[in-house]
Amino acid sequence: MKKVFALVDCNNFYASCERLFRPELRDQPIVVLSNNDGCVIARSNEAKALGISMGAPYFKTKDLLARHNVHVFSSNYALYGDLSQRVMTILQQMEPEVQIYSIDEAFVSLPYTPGNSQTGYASYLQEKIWQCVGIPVSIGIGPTKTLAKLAAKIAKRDPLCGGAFDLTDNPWLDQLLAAFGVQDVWGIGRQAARKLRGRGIMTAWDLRDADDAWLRKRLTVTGLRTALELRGISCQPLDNAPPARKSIISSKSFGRPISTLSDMKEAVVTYLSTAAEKLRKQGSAAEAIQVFISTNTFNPRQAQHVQGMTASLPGPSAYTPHLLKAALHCLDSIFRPGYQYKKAGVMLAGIVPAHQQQMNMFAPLDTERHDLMRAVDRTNQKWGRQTLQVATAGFAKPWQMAQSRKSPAYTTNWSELPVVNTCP
DNA sequence: TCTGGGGTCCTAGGACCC
DNA sequence: TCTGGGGTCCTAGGACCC
Repeated sequence: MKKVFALVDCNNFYASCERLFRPELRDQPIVVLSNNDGCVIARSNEAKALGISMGAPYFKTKDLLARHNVHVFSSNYALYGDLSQRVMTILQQMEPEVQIYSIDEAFVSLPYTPGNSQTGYASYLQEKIWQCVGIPVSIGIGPTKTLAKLAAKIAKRDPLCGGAFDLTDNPWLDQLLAAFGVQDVWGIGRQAARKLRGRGIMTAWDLRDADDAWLRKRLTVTGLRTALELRGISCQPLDNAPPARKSIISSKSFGRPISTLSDMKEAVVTYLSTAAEKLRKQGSAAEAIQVFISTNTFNPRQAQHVQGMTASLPGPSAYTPHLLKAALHCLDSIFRPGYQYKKAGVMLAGIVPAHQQQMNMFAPLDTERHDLMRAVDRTNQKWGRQTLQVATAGFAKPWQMAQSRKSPAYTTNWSELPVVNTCP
């Protein structure tokens, strides 16, 4: 049976999450900040209307926000992650083929019925998610993922659509494509858009009909695929069982600069523990680990040091102390006293399934260690992050990121549940 | 004073082999 | 003096995404 793609996209997701437990903020402008309250990463429609731009540094836009009484939140990933999971669960209960694409988007495969728009069914999905989770979504439908993404933009932009739009068999397709600039097409970033415009390819409509050989040569196969998808030829199938991650990164800026090796060790060990937990969660082991540290590269008056180092493990491992040893070895080699470091990170690479590990005669068997790690992960899942941790991760962690305006973890922490006052 | 974090895919070019 | 051709594998870096 022929299928079409539906893209389900949560509207202003982080802002909608914050609003969910603060109904008095409905119709109020809201922004959500990145880690360390660095810059604006989500805006409610009201905040967008005020001209607050995406990615704007907080310190530069603070006055504007205050002037318009914008409600400002630090990012609360425990909340967003949990609500995202609830939305995805609804979709998976209703449809057999769902690809979770990001924290706030999913592709769903729907059966195609000629001459019949799918928007009615889309509205039903929307209603269901609103009713069960309380998050508003827009839905775009098309014969390819790229067209579904464009349809979702139309659904969001035009209030007359009621939040759902179908580009399949749409008689106005050419006109609609001509109304989008190439940079609005999924997969066309700044560089590609520049090249395209240089050749006079200005709109999605131009891109669809561009020369294949030229696209292949200048924008590689990915650019060619995008054009084919605009023609309705699907090049990106729905993937409802995404493979395990090939690399896992944990990195963060610090709340205040770090200048001593002992503080830096705490940070690296903390980040490594997070990455290792993710590694075990997907049932994998890593063969290599990379550690990188960096001063504040935005500050031109400061002495800069940016360096990374990769170490191979004797065999693939998911055992935190083994990974730790390699990570600290890297850190000892790259750390230089006398710099004000602002950021560090850990990347696990060479990821293989834990049960297919190549045996290594010099590496010990991991059964007991596996049990130990499982106990640690379960404890932390039940009682909260860092309930059990390696002592070198530190306790006070004065370098930890600043989040001065974080809302409670309403749905994932017993002590932060919302309180309902039943009598005055 | 203050500028996020975590991924994927693709290509070019070097190392190495026969 | 002259100095092949073809293949694989790996890595770094660019571009893009949310």
